[in-house]
Amino acid sequence: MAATELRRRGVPDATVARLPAYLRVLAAMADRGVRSTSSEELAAAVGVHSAKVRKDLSQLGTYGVRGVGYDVQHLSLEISRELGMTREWAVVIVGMGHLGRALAGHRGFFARGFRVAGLFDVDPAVIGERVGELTIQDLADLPGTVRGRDAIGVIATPESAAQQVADALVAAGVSSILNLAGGNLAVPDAVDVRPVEVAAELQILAFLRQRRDFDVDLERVAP
Amino acid sequence: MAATELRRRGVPDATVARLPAYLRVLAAMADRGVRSTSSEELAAAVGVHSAKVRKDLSQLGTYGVRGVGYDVQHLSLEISRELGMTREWAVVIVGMGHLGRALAGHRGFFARGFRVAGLFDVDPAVIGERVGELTIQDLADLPGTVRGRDAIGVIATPESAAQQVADALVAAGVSSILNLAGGNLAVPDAVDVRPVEVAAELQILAFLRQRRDFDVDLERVAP
DNA sequence: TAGATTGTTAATCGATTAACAATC
DNA sequence: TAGATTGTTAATCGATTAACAATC
Repeated sequence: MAATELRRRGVPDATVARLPAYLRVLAAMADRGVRSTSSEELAAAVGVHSAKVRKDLSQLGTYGVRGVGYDVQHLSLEISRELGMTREWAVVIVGMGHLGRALAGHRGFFARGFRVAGLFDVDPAVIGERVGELTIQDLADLPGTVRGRDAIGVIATPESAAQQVADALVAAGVSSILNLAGGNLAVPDAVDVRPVEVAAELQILAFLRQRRDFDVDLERVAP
Repeated sequence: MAATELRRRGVPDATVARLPAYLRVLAAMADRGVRSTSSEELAAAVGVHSAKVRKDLSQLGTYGVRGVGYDVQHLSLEISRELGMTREWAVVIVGMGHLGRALAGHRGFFARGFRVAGLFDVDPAVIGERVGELTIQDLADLPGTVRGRDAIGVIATPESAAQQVADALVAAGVSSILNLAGGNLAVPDAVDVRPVEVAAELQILAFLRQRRDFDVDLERVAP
């Protein structure tokens, strides 16, 4: 048992970051009725090399069979468990602008084992409004919704409000935060924050394009 | 000159990924009237260690002064240039659901040098609708909008439509794509795709939380 | 000058990749 | 058995970090 725990502890970050992609592809295969797959097939679907797939999967356990491949159902279940998808996670969304509403209605969340359990805002004009099956609540009511649950907070407010919302989430006992608002959040060590930076991604795309154009120009000058 | 080009070519991926964060912090400092800063200060604001800041910035050029620090304006300008923010990039958004509308109205884009130049959908019910200063166009009219411009395509459709939209973008000459729809896109080598995977980030948060809880349990059993 | 802070070097760490023995 | 494919090893590559000489 100790060995299992040490192994689990040690799944490399780069591997963890790829597990959702493997799980998505495996779920799609299962839907199509595919029973068995190989590292080569998974690699092609996810867009990496097969050695990486084998390395990654071997970090979790010995789920493949030499000469045969991987059982889609079994591997899917093991990755689900590893990612905590066998528990129920309550997702609370703070900020009910277009972005918050987009997330609230996102079918991919439910499909991947998350339940949107609360919608919050501070604007009296939207508090009380019904969005799908939920009613937008005052941010002050957050603690009542998250108490005693495995909750993940999603910040979908303007950047200027992000830190205050993060403070409120932490105070309510939320220790996993997805930050779509931009900016750096100050939170206690025990709290995980994952930023999603759309504007930064655009800048990275601009950088990459500019560099490519530049390299092409260089080739013209000195082929 | 050749040396400059070789250097530029060689900015490591990990550094490129952090440039937008440096630029954001520097812009905020400039707004507050701060003239000069240090690697230590930048590091604190971005949430990394100062050695990394110095290493990153030294990849771009020699913009600091030993014993003094960095000039906020100057460094800001250099990073802007490196990220291509001195050109104008036309952002076209495909998919005018809540997510697409959230992006269309995002003030952070404009602030960071991007111009939303086109909004597209295939649903006749929304084509022609005005959103901010633009009118939603038929996806078929994409080529007219992007012709002759540095364009970045943003896919904000459901996952099921993502590949078709990517094909349309590529056919129209767009070679930088931000994919918010999920899934893996097949595109030519000369096209850059950056995925933004909200659902995957939630799964990673769930994984990290589960591992932390598990480690705490372990400590209780064997302190 | 003395104090401060960069840019760079070297050491360390982690991730990727290729190759192949193990084994179904 | 012969062919296929994994799991693992070793080599390579890239990123991080600590330390400090250079220098304002």
